[in-house]
Amino acid sequence: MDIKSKNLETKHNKNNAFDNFFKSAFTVDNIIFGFDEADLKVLLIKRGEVPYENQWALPGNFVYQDEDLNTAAKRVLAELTGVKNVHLEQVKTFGSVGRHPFGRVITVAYYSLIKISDYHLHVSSIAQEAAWHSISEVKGMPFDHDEIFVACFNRLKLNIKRQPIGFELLPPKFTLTQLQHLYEAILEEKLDKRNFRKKILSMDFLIDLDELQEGVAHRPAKLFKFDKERYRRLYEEEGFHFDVAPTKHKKK
Amino acid sequence: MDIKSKNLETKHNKNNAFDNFFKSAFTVDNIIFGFDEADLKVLLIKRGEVPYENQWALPGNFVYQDEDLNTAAKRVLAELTGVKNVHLEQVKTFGSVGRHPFGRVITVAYYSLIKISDYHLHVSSIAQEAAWHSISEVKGMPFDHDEIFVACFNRLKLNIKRQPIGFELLPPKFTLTQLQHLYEAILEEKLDKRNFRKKILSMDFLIDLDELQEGVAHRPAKLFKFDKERYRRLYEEEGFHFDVAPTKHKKK
DNA sequence: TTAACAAAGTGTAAGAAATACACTAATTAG
DNA sequence: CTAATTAGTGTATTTCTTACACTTTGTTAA
Repeated sequence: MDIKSKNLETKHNKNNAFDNFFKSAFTVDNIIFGFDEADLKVLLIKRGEVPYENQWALPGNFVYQDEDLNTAAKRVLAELTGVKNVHLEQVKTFGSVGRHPFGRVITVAYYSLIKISDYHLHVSSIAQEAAWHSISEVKGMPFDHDEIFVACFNRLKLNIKRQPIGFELLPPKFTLTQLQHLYEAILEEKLDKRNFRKKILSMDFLIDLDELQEGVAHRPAKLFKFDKERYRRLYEEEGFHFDVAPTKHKKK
Repeated sequence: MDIKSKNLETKHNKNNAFDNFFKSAFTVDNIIFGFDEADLKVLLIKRGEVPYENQWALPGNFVYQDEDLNTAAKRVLAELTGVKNVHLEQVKTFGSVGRHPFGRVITVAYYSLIKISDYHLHVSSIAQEAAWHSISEVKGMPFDHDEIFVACFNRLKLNIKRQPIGFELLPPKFTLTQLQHLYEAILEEKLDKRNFRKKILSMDFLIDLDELQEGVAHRPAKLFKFDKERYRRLYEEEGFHFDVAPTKHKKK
């Protein structure tokens, strides 16, 4: 079974591979997750360009020729949202031939997490508008953006169980209930309050600030913060496993 | 903090994004894992082209302009090794500006698993040679291939704990010891024999064939096969968790 | 001032899973 | 028939996960 692909030989039997330029648009798309007490949100822009002008889509942009992928993702994110220094993870590359109606576009999808309250949204010239959308409303985006979203959301669901990334979405001081709601929003499952608390506290990287929530019309909750240093010391080597079963209450 | 990036506007304020071609080479690289009773191996080719002519490197190749990424990865794999219909997973895209001395090359890394004994290696014109290398010997590859290898190997380590992919590396009939050695090779940890067997058998997707190993100079082991159907029925929804602690024997 | 409301906070028993650990059984080779 | 080699097996202990409901603390409004 010897290899005799003409294509292969045509493409490769040259000393300089750069005789063959791959002409296409190369982009990054970002899924930017935010959280606002109750709902997990995604930052979308209203496109100001064809194709799909006026539709809500993922904020993405071209990669420059002399720019690393991660740099491009960070730059695009910063340009479109003003957000810098965030956790940014490459998830998957989408390159189907037909994914863009104007030609071949290959895009590397990244996701990041930001505190909604830390940033004001700024609209760049390529977009008409930028806004947070509840994750339940993001179906029907142009291109294969729905698929990209699902891939990134699934990655987030995986990562939340091994890495302390949830705290990126909350204010520096937060209550355990806020944290639980965040986990529930990401995992799309209700969790048992006592089990959640037992587990998360047993990990020993939350610090009880001995402060109370203010301005709520009920018993105020204690505030906690995430101790990055302690996390590193305890889990840098091994990682952790956050596994709390979804509630199955009321099965009598 | 309004967005005023010149670059952004230059690149984007045109109705057709394809005024801007991204000129670069676009490739896929494959990490092909194999296993031969004792060692986990990776399939490398000896490059027949500059740069790095004569060095062992990952088998990779150009993506055609009208070809999906997955298709390209499968084609390249088939062309270079004759292997078809394998589990193929996209791992990560590498696109550092300086990763190829001749210019910008962006590569999507895939890994796959094959049974070494099922395939004979065939050398294509772009390579001088193709051969299996023990994973301990693959350091020092050209480009950023070491980094690509590590990324794929880590992904494999993750996946082996959630998916029944190990069986792709073994003959259809195998012994539990072979399977354990495979897990140990991938995880780079010794496992306790009894715990390993208890766990893997409790998953209930191995079928005892009531046959014995032949041609060994010791007590022959029973042969098992993997039951894909049963696996699907039991785990399709939820996935599984294979977690067997590494042996910590002799801590007296 | 007090009653109604809302969410915070808390403990335990039962079951499941993970771990540590060492000897006997079956076969071949010499 | 003995030595060598690997296969095969069970249990007690510990750790983790799960299920589950009432009391506490504060605010608001009558």
